[in-house]
Amino acid sequence: MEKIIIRAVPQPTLRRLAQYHHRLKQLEAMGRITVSCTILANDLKLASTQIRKDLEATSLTGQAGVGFVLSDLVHSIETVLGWDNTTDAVLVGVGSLGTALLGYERFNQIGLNIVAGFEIDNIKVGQKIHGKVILPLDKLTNLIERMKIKIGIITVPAEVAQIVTNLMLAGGVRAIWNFAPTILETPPDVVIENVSLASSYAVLSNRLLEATRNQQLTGESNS
Amino acid sequence: MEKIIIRAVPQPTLRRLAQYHHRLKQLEAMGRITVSCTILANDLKLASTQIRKDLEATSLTGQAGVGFVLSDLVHSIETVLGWDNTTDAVLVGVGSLGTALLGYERFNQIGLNIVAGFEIDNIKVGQKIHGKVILPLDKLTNLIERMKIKIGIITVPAEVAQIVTNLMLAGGVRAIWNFAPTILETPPDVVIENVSLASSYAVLSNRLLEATRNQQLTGESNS
DNA sequence: TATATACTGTTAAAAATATAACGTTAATTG
DNA sequence: CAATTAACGTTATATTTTTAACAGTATATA
Repeated sequence: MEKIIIRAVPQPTLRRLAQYHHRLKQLEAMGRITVSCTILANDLKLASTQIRKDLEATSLTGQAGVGFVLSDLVHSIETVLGWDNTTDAVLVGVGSLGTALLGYERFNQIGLNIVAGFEIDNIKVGQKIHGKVILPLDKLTNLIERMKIKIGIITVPAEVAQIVTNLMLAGGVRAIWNFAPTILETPPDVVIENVSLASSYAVLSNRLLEATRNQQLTGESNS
Repeated sequence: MEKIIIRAVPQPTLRRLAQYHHRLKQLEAMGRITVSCTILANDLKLASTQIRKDLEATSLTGQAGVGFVLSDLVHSIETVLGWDNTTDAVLVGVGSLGTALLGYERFNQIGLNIVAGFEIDNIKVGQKIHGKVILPLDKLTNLIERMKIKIGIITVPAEVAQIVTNLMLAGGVRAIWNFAPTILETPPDVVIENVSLASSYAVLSNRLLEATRNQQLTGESNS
């Protein structure tokens, strides 16, 4: 009996697939029918070999001398990423970041639909922000359960992130997109994706420091 | 003559250093004096060996049997990340994301100071948002030059991101923190850090898909 | 004061990821 | 219609990153 090993798609590849998807949609809108890894590589400043490797994850196969059929490729990437069907999500914490996410239009294009925002702050409850209703926190668990919501987005301060997490888990959420700078306590089978602005800035800041240092050593030899 | 090779700190390490920094500040606030990799590892759900490796980047050395002096460690990490002195930055695009960033309080703690926001939309110009002045776009290049600003933050739609980039470069910006979903054309010595919500969501979404699939194969064996 | 424990730093091995090399196929052009 | 070019997939190699193994040092404890 043959053993088929389905290995997880590497995280870096997933991140790049999202990038490819975005660019491919643009090219599609520009009327292109096919696309080659070389072209994508140029557009995105990546190595074409890397793109080929990545596209292995979509069991799609391009045609030598031609490339890939654009629409097929878009669909295959969406299948891998789970973007082919719209997924509902709830968001908790309608501060400035939460508000920004509620209004982020690109979520449509990647199959994410935030059905409602939640807040403890009673002033915001009942309002509509970017067309989304804001509900009180005590309705969170119940709504998740009733609507079978699988994804929770956390944009509350770190201090209350765990409380919110627990409410989400009680409702049956299977994945949490966490924007709070804290490590959440969750069962092992729940998917967590942490987003940290500080981490991103750390890279920028360090690279800038290094670049400045190199420049001082090399170029600027003014007495 | 001895050759000292200073190699760049790996990007994953930089991202984790930011995490360590955050946690260490918390522990400091709680009154701790020293800290061991083991404790950090527990708190952050990482392997202690990894933390040790990462901390090599701070040329700091801990004491066997004790650990690291907390305040020293915080300082060393800040030195590596370039967070020991406050760096000024400008932000262009005061939409909902830009607004959120203008009000992000944690930037203080990591040495980032946004001196002003910029907008084309005249309605917003002149206002103060989260205490920051909003200036018209045509003052951007000049202000960067005058204040010797090194970092530009881009939170405009993808279509105008390149234009804004050019204005920033003209002023002498050395690093760009880009939140627009597009690849910016820049000289090779300018540091670019792209932030992509879609990429982050791609990971979450794919992992959720896989988890669901595994669960259906394993656990739920209902007829 | 010996012994156990909690740490570190370093070196080595393993795993993951990215890059290169190569043989092949389709379209284009002279 | 041959030759060139643009593209692919696959396999192999190199690099990066993570994990493990281990020897050594400080503190605490019996």
